[in-house]
Amino acid sequence: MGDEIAGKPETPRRAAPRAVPVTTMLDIAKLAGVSKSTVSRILNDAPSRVPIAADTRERVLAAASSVGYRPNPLARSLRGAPTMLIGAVVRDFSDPFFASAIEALAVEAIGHGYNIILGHLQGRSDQGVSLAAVLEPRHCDAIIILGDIQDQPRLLEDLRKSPVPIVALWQGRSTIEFPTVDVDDRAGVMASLDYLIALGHERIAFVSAALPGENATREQAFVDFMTVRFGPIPPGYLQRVPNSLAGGELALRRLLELPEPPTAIASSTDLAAVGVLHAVSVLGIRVPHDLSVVGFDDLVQAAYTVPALTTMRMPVTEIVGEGVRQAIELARDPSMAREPRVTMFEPTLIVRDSTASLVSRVG
Amino acid sequence: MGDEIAGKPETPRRAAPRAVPVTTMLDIAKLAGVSKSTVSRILNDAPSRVPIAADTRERVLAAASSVGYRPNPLARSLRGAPTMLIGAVVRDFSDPFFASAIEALAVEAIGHGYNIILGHLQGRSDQGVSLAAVLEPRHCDAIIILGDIQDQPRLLEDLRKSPVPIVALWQGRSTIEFPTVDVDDRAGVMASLDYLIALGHERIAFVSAALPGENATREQAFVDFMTVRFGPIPPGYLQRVPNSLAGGELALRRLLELPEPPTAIASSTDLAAVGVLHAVSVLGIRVPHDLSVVGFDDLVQAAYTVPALTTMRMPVTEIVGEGVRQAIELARDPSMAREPRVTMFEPTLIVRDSTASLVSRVG
DNA sequence: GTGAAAGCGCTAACAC
DNA sequence: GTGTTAGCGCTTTCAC
Repeated sequence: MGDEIAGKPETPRRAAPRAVPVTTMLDIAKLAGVSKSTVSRILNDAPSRVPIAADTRERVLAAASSVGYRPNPLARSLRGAPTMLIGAVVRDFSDPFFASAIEALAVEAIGHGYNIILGHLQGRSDQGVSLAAVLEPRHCDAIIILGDIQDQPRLLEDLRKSPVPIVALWQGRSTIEFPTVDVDDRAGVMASLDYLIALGHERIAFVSAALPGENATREQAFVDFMTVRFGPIPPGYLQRVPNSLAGGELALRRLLELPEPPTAIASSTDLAAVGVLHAVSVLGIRVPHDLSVVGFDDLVQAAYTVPALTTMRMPVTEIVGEGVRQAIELARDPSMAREPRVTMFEPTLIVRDSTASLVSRVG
Repeated sequence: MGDEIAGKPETPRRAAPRAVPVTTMLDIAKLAGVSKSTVSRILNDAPSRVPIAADTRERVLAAASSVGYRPNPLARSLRGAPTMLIGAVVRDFSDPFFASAIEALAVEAIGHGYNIILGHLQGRSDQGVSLAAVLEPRHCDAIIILGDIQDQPRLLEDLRKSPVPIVALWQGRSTIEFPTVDVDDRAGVMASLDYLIALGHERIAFVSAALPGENATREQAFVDFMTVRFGPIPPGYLQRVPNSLAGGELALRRLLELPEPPTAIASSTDLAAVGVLHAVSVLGIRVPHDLSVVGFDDLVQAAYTVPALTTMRMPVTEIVGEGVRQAIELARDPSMAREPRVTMFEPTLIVRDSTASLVSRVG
């Protein structure tokens, strides 16, 4: 496989002619009448072991700023300096949840002096996507994976043998092969069910919005919890649909066709829950009067649905912050880069207007 | 200013010890018993001017794939090869419109073999943000600006003298200094007003959602069009609010306090329009029966509001695609990199359920 | 047909 | 205190 060796086939090898000539250390050196090394030492504030004459420093700094010198990060990195770039492998931007995660990622990274390079699977579901097709690993000091990519064995294999440290976020119950930061999905689902039960609901259905990879923790939590509490899940009370607004809509239609429709719906994502709310209005059902709905994620728009959505808040900032922190730490000291471990954060219940007591509607 | 010269102060200069040793061309050369240059020629499919013995080629290719060789892009770029990286300067991710633009950008770029580096202003509104604080220009073959950044003179100045070509998207009526791709804002607003008027509306208000920069094209289009059509804008019929869900909510409340509230609202963004719809439900007004609402952008969620939002579809894919195309072209041949010009795309009206004929509610 | 050597811009031993 | 030199990994003359 030729392109495996020579890199992306379309990569041009020749430089475009620079419109603006760039100044190098040599220019400064000549200007100040010193050598490159002296310039380097001064501009990098070399360790005190190497003292510099005050007037030399002056001259060099003056020369540097007079030509507007900026060091070439490529040259530095070629010598082993970090690129200050973190790769983000994300499988689906169109999911607003991941869009907000990317936002948090960029903000967090810039706060640490890093930038994010976006690697996107662009919905490619063939098994053969390689890491290099998505992201140039050599550009990055570390790579952060957002979401589960178990269905991409090739990519996963490439990541395993990648020379740069990997940190994974939101892996659900996928096998943990890398340092991982996640939310406590089980606790979240149980909290939302607990809340619905406290409101008097027993006929609680679950909309399990399928993320592309294997990501069934939330669904399993529902099954486990409800089985213990009320016995076997009634037929149809577990709706598996695509994770989209349309998916939520579909789930609701199916649930309403049941002989005994639920009085409450918990959804594994806000996206599907918003779809449910939209479908509700079309079908003439009143939320929360006839039906309570709980989401999971707390998307920005969850506060602005009609009615505003009760949901589990995902600690996105905390998770992304921890992920970036770990990624940077491993980039600096890769000794523990391959130690699988999980750092967990807890979701919190946000009560809004899409849930109500079952009793109150009688009274 | 020392950090202006030496780069980001927190940039570590020492390399982290590589966990996995990386193979270079020299390794392959030794393995195949040839020189570096031969390896380079073979792996790069050197021009036919330099013929290579068939068996040498075999041996080298075998050696290369046996060690899983991948060329070091940093070394290539140091010699002038493109980095295959495009910088994206975006002022506000939290705006779902820009989030979707970023998505399109990443998909488009990867389709061309490029990756996107995210530079984010993270809401910094101080005037002093430099380009280097946001993005390392030397990493990029080109930079794409998303949205107006007129309020960042320092950044703008840095971009002007940046050695890499710049392409700007969605600049509204800001001064055009770079090749620019935009939507025809005036045509969009006029189309939505035309539509409302065709439905019989005359008392039409405008929610002007303030984007961070100067971006008043849509507002101006409303004023011009309505003034010609119906004379001066009634007091209060032009509501300037922040571009957020809360902004839309605020605008609606104010409009309803007017002695003669409008029968229709056009909004300069879907985000604000969704805020309007949310507020509507709380205030007990019926859309579209009592009030028609038109948005602008066609966010994904616009199809799932209650009721579904009539809006102007923004040709995001087309605009981003053209922007990336131009950026790559200029990266390859920067001769026209500083020629200001505008490429326009037309928005299209998407009729959904938030608008109705004024007459029909009488009948 | 292939190798040797220079050099992209930078940093770090090692001189002096 | 400062200059010289080597080398990061790669491409590209120029020799032979």
